[in-house]
Amino acid sequence: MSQKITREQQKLQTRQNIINAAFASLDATKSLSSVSLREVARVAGIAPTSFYRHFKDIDELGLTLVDEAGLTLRQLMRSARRRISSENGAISTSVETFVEFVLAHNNVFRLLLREHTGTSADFRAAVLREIQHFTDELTDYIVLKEQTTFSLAQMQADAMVKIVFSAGGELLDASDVQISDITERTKRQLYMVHFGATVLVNKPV
Amino acid sequence: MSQKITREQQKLQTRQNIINAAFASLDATKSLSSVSLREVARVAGIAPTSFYRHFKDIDELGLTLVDEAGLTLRQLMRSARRRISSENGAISTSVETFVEFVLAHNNVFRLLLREHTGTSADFRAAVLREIQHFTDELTDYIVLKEQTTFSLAQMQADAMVKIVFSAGGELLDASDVQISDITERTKRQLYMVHFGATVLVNKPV
DNA sequence: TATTTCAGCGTACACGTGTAAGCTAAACAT
DNA sequence: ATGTTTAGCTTACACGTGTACGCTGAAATA
Repeated sequence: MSQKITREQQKLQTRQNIINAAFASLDATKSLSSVSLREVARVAGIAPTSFYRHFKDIDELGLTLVDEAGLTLRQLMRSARRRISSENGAISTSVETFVEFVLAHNNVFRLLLREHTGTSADFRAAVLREIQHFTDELTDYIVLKEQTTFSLAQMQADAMVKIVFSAGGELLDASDVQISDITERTKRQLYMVHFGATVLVNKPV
Repeated sequence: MSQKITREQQKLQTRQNIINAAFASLDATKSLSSVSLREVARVAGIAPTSFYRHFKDIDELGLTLVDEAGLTLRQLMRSARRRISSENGAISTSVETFVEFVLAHNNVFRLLLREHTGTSADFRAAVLREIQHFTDELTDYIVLKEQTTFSLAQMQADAMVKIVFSAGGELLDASDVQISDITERTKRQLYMVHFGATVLVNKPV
């Protein structure tokens, strides 16, 4: 009955346990740098020193977490793009998808937001890379769909991402009634940027 | 020759030394929660335990720092408003003033930005209060100067503040050549929001 | 079956932390 | 002049941290 488990599988399992333990430890009061090796090991159910069998550093674990968060974010972007239709416009669909993401994976988004302005230059760089992905793909989409220049599309995308990510931060502490307010406000702010960009195309400053 | 120094003055001086020491300790790698009482005391030139003669907690010191940062920010806002003229528009003047502020007081702005998404709910609330001031005064200005509704002015101000603060974060790690890029881009993004808001007034969604 | 590999463990160390307790000396009030 | 207040000090403690070292037992290999 008992499944045969190879040593390699067991190691992968333990590694995943460590990652899960780290994510579980990341509540509203903890940042990556304040997650201690010992605490992670405790939650993962291994001895502190065994941690080093899987990660060189606590920092290496942190970068792994940021990467996993970025992966989730990239999956979100794809699903959002798939959901855009004629009746539900790009802005509406994107914002709603993003809000769902933040609410469903608030630990993951909090990680990105916190380390974006955090104390580790490496973590900040890692997060910036993910945000850049986000912005780049949005830029491509705008260039494709709108009558605009590349640099204007870049500025538009950059502004939109800044607004959306900031709104995401507000969502983390928001009550239920605030959530729909934030969602609606964010949509309209993106409309502002969109319309404003259109004006700038025809009447460049 | 030597000035007579009262005990009360001396205490105030020491308190200021502590505050200065804390600000000096706040480089790119430290957050408020990672500033230790002992380190602050060391830099301030007092014994660790003497700290308690001036602050109940290390947290009380942190809140004091956020307040001081907010005060500086409020002063900035006033000076920016004073500088707005017919040849240099509100957006241009505001952005340039803000950039100067971030570059001149980068430790102060970093503090605000970092604690905005930090681990302490109290600090986050304190920073939010300051940002709210910023947004409120901008909203008032927009209502005063533009033909718009209050709620639309609110959304516009909120979007602008989000863009400007995010840009401020980029400035902290930016090289000299990037600084003017960011400044110019931010201005145009604010123009987008401004023009877009104008469109929304005339053609409400 | 005999040998090698290695994930995980227990022990131990030095370090920085917050803070409690009691003392000193100088500024103040009387 | 005398007594009180108090800013700052020294000493001491318990705690959590990262991590170096050597061991064990089981899986993998030959």
